[in-house]
Amino acid sequence: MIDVVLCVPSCEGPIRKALEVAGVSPAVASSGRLAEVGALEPASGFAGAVINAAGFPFNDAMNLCRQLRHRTTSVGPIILLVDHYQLDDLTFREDLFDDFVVGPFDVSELATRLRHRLRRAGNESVAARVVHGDLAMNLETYQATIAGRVMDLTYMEYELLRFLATNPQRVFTRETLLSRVWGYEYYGGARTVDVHVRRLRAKLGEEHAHLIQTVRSVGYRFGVPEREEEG
Amino acid sequence: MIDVVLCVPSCEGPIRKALEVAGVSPAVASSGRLAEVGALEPASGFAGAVINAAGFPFNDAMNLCRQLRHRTTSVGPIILLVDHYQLDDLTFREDLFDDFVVGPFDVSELATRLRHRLRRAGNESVAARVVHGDLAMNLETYQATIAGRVMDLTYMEYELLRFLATNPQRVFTRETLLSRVWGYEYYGGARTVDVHVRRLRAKLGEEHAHLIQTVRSVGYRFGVPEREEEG
DNA sequence: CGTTGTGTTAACCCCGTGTGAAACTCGCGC
DNA sequence: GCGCGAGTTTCACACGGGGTTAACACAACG
Repeated sequence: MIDVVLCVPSCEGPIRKALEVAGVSPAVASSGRLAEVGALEPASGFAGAVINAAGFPFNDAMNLCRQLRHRTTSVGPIILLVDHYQLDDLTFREDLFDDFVVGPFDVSELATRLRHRLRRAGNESVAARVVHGDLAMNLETYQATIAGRVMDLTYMEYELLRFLATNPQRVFTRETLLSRVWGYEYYGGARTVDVHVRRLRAKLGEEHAHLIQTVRSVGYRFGVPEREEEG
Repeated sequence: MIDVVLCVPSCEGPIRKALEVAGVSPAVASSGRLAEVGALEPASGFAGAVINAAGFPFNDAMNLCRQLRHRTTSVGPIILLVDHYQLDDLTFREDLFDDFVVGPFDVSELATRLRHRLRRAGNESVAARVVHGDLAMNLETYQATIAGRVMDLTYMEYELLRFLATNPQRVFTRETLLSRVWGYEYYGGARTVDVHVRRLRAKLGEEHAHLIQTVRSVGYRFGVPEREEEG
């Protein structure tokens, strides 16, 4: 499950990018009303909040922080985005937020602060992932799960599945797969790919084996088969 | 009485200015040696520490942080000053510092962060222990116990286990471990890691040896291969 | 000088990987 | 339907590289 971070009032440019880098996904509340926030909240709650105090009236931002802090369910760390001239306004409001970034917002700094506060809040699961349907691959733990079940993949199996899953629906020839997954200067038989696909299908289980489809005389493709639209 | 903040390795320009604005006085330790730090310490202890990681070898800065955290008397919040290119190096070291500022250092931002952390210092305590399943590590006494039994770990063993245990489930390559645990400029064979892992596993005992898992052709990981998710 | 901690070297071993061949399936023409 | 060939799946096996392990070298420290 990917952690969801509340974003107010928007999530664009470097902010979105930083969330990606930090391995969390945004839930955007444009108004910042508590009702809107509540509607966006996933069952597991928010992992944190990024509030762009430079993006709407400063007092509204402060009020939102206060309200978030008073909620029964925690939102995790609150990170404030402010302009330089707003720095003084933060004094005596230290309890309302956990960290802040001064604009213009730098992607790496924002991402680092996000990670820092999330991990310090005891959140271990901040990690880059590839998720596609029932398949989830955690790139930092090298663990892959299908429908919640852990698959015990070997190195090459993992790399192949990761490549396919990060490019769903696209068909790759065996030669392409060999060069992209195994390496450019790799020189080996094309049957190698077949065998690895077979092993992957076996570990995916009968139910999910079809996630890797054979495209006859072309190659392989990852994803659920797109049904031709009828009509 | 004015709070004293430890400054390493110097306190000039915007840094001094920011301390003034924040209303604290500096104690400058130019070398960053623990002995020097101790000599500077007032009876009431330090209120916090500002460490300019851009001002001396990064690894020394990290070691200093670690040592400060291990002291029996608290130093309060640790604020790191870093260059932009050092941001990535902060990852996986979230427990060693409480906040950071990216150069070029801005007086108001630095002052605001100082105030913020000093004021929040009371309610946010750094976990002095790492606990994971049967493993418990006391960061102050350098003692580690597994299932209640005290393990007699050497320095490197302790540091390696601590690093792995504070980042459970995550896979680290030998190179990463060498740079993060041993140090940046460390240049040694990758087998070194293997051997230390082996010694750790031996001391963990047969029953718990599996806490450090080998991920073939990738590296090592700490934790039980539990299924993730669930939240 | 023993002791203890740390890093290196090299032998050993095992598992992941690639390969060839057999079995099988699909598409096509008759 | 039948036969055929190209393409794919499946299997068993050999090899090599990566991991484990023990023994050694060496520095630090008393």
